[in-house]
Amino acid sequence: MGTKERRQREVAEREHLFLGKARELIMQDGLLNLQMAKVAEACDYAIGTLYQHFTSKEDLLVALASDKSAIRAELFERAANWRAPSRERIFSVAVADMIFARRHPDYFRLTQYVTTEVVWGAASATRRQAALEICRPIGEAVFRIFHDAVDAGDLDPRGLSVAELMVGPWTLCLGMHTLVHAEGMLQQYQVRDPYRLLMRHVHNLINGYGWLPLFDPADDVALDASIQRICDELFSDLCHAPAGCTELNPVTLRS
Amino acid sequence: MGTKERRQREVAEREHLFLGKARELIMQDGLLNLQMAKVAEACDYAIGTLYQHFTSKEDLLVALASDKSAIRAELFERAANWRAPSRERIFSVAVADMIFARRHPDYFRLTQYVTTEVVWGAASATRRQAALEICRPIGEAVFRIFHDAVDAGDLDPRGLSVAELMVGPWTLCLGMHTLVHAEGMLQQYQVRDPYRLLMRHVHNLINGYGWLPLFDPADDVALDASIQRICDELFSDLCHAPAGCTELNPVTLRS
DNA sequence: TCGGGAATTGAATTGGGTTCATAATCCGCG
DNA sequence: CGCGGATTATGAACCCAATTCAATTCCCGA
Repeated sequence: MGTKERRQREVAEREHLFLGKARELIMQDGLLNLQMAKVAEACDYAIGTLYQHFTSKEDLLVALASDKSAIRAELFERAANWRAPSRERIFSVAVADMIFARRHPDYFRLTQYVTTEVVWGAASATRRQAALEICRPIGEAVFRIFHDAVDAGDLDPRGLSVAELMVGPWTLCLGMHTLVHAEGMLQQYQVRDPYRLLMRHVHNLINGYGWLPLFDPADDVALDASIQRICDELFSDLCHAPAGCTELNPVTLRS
Repeated sequence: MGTKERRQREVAEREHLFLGKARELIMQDGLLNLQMAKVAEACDYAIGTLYQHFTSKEDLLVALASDKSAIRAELFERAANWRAPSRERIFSVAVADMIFARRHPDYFRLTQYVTTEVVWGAASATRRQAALEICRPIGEAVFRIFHDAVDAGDLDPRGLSVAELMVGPWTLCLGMHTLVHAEGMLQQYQVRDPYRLLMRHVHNLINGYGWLPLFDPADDVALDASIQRICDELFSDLCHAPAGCTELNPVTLRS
């Protein structure tokens, strides 16, 4: 009986191995030059074995993206479960996304490629399903916060559904991630710190919603304090790197 | 002397032919199945000839996207050149983008693919340069409007540069285009009319900026009237299809 | 009409993703 | 412990479409 389970664990471990090496190879040679044969070779397995895990190269890439989506989802969950006023909770989601984007700068690049019709369509249906499943909690976390905000009277939906409301910040963040990865777009306009700018615009947008209490996005000190507080309370494991290793602190280092 | 020019015209015409057929083939078989040999064959040219125009398949795709970017730029120009209060001008840009997105539903799908590191990097440097050049007026049109708004006192930049300000609506639109093309994302949340929703959120955001005069995005009648007015004044050639052919009217038909 | 440079052609090459016949391994049973 | 069938691993061979380039054709000026 246990033999079947052991086997399953072995398969899962191997899948990890493949994904890890694939990620390494991508970092080394670029997404463009990823070769299935090299992944298999780097793991000391035959090509055929690799293909028992992933039905195609695209399938592997989708798996790679899903992997990281799970990490992202965990951060969003923390924000949604935070006991704090709704406005702070929703902002903490934005902060979570900023932290995630900085810690995993390749994620959105990969995701953009993977969600492309061409790649997405070449992955197996099972894999696609799994990818969506892994992302579900991300949307649900945000949904919950918006819902609570409406319930609490902090946010007047003014004729929109909760889902339609949350599309606003969603698209704002999504667009920024895309822009950040569009070669030379932001440099051209001398935008220095895109994610901090995103934080400001999130406040601008939800101020526009009339989400209470309003927050002045131009108040840099208050913005920093708010981000710092969220890092301390929710993401202290990610923001407070050991001394001499500050590069992950989203307040002191601005992308 | 004229013989060289004639030749150039012929080359340009052939390039058009190639791009047109490629577009046709993509519509027919999908981006996934586009084959260089089929493009050449459909145009009654040898494969080698096709490769004199486009150094690679990716190069052709970038050219295809640039082609449509020029159309988009033209719409943005109209908005920027409109003699109207700054707030109406900036909103007319959003309307332009909505109209464009509806008339060219495949554009953003293609663009998402093309701006992917993998594809972008496989196009020729010249082609990439040209693509950026074609997109420049898009950004500049928006920049001009923001600049005028600040000059006129309609918009207080509150410590941000004009470029940083314009990143807000930019990312909002970009994110929505991405979301619209993410298979099943919006349906899952029952968002019926994404681009109309985008119009509302643009107003929410720039209300958050304090861009005068403020506009109530919940006022559906006023929103419709405003969109209708912009269509009439700026895009009558695109919005007012002949009787019996209303599918392009952005007010009556909502995506 | 001729010569030579430019453009065109498409068969041949290339290269990497994918398959599948074969070999190895595993497992339960007598 | 050894056997037989099932399951899994292997990698050489296959396939397919992008790309190349040597041969050919075309074009123009002399």
